[in-house]
Amino acid sequence: MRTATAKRQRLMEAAARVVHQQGAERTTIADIARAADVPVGNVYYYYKTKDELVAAALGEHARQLGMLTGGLDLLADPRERLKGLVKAWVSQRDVAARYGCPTGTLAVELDKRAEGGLDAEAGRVIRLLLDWTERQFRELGLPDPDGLALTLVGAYQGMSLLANALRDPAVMTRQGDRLIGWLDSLPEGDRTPAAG
Amino acid sequence: MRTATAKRQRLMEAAARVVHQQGAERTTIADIARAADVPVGNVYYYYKTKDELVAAALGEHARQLGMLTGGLDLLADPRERLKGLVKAWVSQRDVAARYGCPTGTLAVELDKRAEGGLDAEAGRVIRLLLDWTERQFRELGLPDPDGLALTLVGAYQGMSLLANALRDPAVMTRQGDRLIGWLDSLPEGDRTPAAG
Amino acid sequence: MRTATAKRQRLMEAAARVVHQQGAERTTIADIARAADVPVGNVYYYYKTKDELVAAALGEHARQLGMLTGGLDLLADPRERLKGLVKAWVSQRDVAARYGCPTGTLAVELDKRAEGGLDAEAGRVIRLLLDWTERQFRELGLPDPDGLALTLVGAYQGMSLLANALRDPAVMTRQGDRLIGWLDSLPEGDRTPAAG
Amino acid sequence: MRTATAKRQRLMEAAARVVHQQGAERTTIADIARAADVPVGNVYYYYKTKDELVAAALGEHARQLGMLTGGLDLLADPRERLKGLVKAWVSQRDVAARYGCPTGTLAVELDKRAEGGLDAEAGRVIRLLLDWTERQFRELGLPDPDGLALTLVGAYQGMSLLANALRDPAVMTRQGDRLIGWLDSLPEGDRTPAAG
DNA sequence: GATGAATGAGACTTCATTCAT
DNA sequence: TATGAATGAAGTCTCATTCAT
Repeated sequence: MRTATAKRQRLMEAAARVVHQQGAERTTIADIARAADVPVGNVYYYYKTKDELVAAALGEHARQLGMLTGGLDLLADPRERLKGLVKAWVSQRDVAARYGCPTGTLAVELDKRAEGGLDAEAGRVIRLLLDWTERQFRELGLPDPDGLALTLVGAYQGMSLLANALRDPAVMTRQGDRLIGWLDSLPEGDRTPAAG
Repeated sequence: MRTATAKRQRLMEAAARVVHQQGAERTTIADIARAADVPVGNVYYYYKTKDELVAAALGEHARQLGMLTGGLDLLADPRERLKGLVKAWVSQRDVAARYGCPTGTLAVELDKRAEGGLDAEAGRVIRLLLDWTERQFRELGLPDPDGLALTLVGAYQGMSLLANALRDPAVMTRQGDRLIGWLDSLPEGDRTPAAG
Repeated sequence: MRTATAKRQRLMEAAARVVHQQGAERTTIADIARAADVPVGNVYYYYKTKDELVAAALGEHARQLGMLTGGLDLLADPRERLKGLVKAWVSQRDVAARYGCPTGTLAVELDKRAEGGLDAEAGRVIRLLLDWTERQFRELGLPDPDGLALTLVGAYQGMSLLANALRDPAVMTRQGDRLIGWLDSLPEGDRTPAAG
Repeated sequence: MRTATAKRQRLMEAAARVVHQQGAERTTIADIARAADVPVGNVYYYYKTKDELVAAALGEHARQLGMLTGGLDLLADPRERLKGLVKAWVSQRDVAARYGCPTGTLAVELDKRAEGGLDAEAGRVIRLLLDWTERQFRELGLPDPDGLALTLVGAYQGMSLLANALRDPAVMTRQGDRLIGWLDSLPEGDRTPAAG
């Protein structure tokens, strides 16, 4: 029991890591098996296809995202939560400059697929982030919270992509600062929760 | 000669198109050959490796970008040029929602590569766009023109990625409107060209 | 003990059924284990190799054949016994049209094998049927009883194969009627049992 | 052209031969490639899947059957044609005793498949033989010509299977003689061709 | 005896690249 | 130049069998 679950976990984490670094297409089952220290043939006991492993990698990223937002939820002020999110992004600047945003880059790859049902999976994880972000803007009482969420998350995806393409972590820092300033500049909205 | 050049051209265009739609890894030489109506064996006369074909696809995207900015340069007002750029992006909303930004998605794929020298190629094309954009902001006399360029191009990459991941062209429209508003809100800076 | 024997039995029956339906090569140990509701790892306690399981399936078919002929032996007239055999075949027409004769189709598959000793096993089961049939013809006092047995059993194998290949149970009915007619047309031979 | 066609031919013949000897499931692409003296990777240039190769093997058997019946058609008397068919079968007795009827055994294997569309293919080849046979009986003016065809072809499949299962070519000879006698015993029917 | 997990050989298939005309 | 054909190195996946509790 323990062992089985542990190995599944190891495989999932290894898949998340290696796929982030090499991309889904260039990553072989053998790569993941090696990274997880599991014999190749045994991988299929836990995940029946490579696609299932990629889905698991995506799930792992969703889990990590959940841990991040879960921690931020402890902050009282929604604005502080959003600023905390931006700071977390910036703290990952070196990884972003080398490999991009794990979910965003995976979305790019998977969206090219016509078949397999995996092509919409990454979108779902991104929507989790959008939804959480929108919730913060709504709590701030700002108008068009989902538009603001698109803007913030879009900015993150854009700066990650540029940092990656230019191989320059400073892009993350500079744009992160700008986003912090933007969040600070937003007015305090009407906090009265929408009736119904 | 003419024929040969024409075939090169056809292959380049086909590569740009097919690679944009399927991604570099999932695209086979045969796919491109078929799209260009060139026999498989003949491809190698024009491009010695698949990487060269991908580079050619990138070059084609750079060419198309050049045509776009070239057209915009005819406008007198830099602010109008930038707004024209945004409008051009939005006009491509359906393609973006399906396949993302050609250069951005290619950058994501190629940046995962450790070897081959192709990993930095996409960054160069993106820099062309950044440079042109920065030039407009500078001409407007605004401070930190390269930061502004990062912001504008980043926003484009971000909204393309989100539109693609969510399969929703409306993301392009909404964020495009926001960018137009932002550009309009920017103050008229000091137009005195930097002495240098 | 009881339990163990019961499991052996379940496995044998499951093997007979699944191998008949899917063929020996396409049937996996896991298929049989699932059909017998036995954990995969446990199968090997009862049958050391897959070949042993296939042999067991063959044994099960032999057992069922024995039950059939055993019942027919209760009939006083050998001719009636043979007609009963044919009727039993025809009653299985739907199964035959879908999967063929269990023993015959298994013989076809196993006979292709050069090694393992299993290649002659199916022949032995078929010989059981031939021997019983020959005995009936002999009891009828007919000349060349083993030739007649070959004819009858061959007709059965042939009509099963055709019914299966054409996916048409009517083949069994039509040819069954013909065989009944043939059996009825055979003269009453000299019943004096062969001395020695 | 010549080369390509020749290799396709070689592969088809090799597939027919090896699949007959080893069975479709136990035959690997490598086996066929080796038998045809073609590099494994090259096989796929001619046949996109293993199933296509098996279908080609079946086609080869159909072709050989066509050559046989084509030759027999030169005989004036339909009864002689049928007797010629039986004699041809008997002449193959050693192959039949070792590997069975090529088409019949392939039908047995393929009929176990639920998917792929190959499961009905062998039935089609067998029907070719049935149709030709039925035509002869009809020309003889006999009633129920398709029932007679089922009987004759069924007898062939049955005796091939028994000869194979018992590893005894004599089964072919004995049953062949019986069939010849049966054909000779059939009355000369009404030769008036059916109006219509 | 019972069982989930482990293992490794081997099968099918794809594809970038090269070759022979 | 042009082209169908050739080649071989991977990669994904399956499965009989074995192992460790």
